[in-house]
Amino acid sequence: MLKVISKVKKENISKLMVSFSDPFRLEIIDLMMDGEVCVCDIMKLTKLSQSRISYHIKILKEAGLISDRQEGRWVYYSLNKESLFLIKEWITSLTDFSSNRKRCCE
Amino acid sequence: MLKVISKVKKENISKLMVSFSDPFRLEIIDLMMDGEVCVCDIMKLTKLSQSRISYHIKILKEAGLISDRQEGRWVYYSLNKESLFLIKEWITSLTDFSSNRKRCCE
DNA sequence: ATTATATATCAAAATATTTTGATGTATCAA
DNA sequence: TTGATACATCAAAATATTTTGATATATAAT
Repeated sequence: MLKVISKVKKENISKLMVSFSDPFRLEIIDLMMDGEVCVCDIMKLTKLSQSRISYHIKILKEAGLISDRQEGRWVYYSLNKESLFLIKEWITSLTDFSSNRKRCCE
Repeated sequence: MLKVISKVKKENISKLMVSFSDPFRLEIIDLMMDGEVCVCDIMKLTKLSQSRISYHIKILKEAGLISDRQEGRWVYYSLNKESLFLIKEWITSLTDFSSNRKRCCE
């Protein structure tokens, strides 16, 4: 349906956007801007419960927005540059839209 | 909370992201890339019901993503460049994140 | 004036997402 | 090998969003 992006990409974009649509996820994303974080870091910094954080992490991961790396008992999460570029590209295509005035219902 | 953007902007971003998080809204946004559309255009092109479209339009409008212009019985909606640039700016700031490795829980 | 059209709004129902608390699994330390 | 830690998963409850159908409002045409 979306003209500017392929159908495959559309689903990616949609999931990515959903992953951005929760304020707690935005906070978690923000924390990741300083580098990798583990769930325990997020717990300390946000005061959210462990399972609640795991739930949001899962959403972010399934959207492809973050990657994980296990080291012993810890799992480190970090932002995924490719996904961010995909979104940026999409937003850029949106900003190039036409500003035509139309007569309605033609 | 978010370091990269001011608190005022954070709420904007959050609302904008929510407005992007629904597949039907993405379709409506896509239609607006060719220029202004009215609800009746969207009805024809998407087969969504009128009140359903009005509902999604409202979400987009309250997020500041679209503007409206009335002309007689018709209301024309179009994308709001400023909002799109705000998002682009935010995404760009995200892509500049640090890739530091950390030791957990320090 | 009356009727038709375009859109908005509303309340209820349907559906989806999020939160919570409990339990499970893997790793490490003693 | 026992206990503690880090995290994941699950089902139920809580909450939020979306859809539907009905009604409202404003404009325009007859």
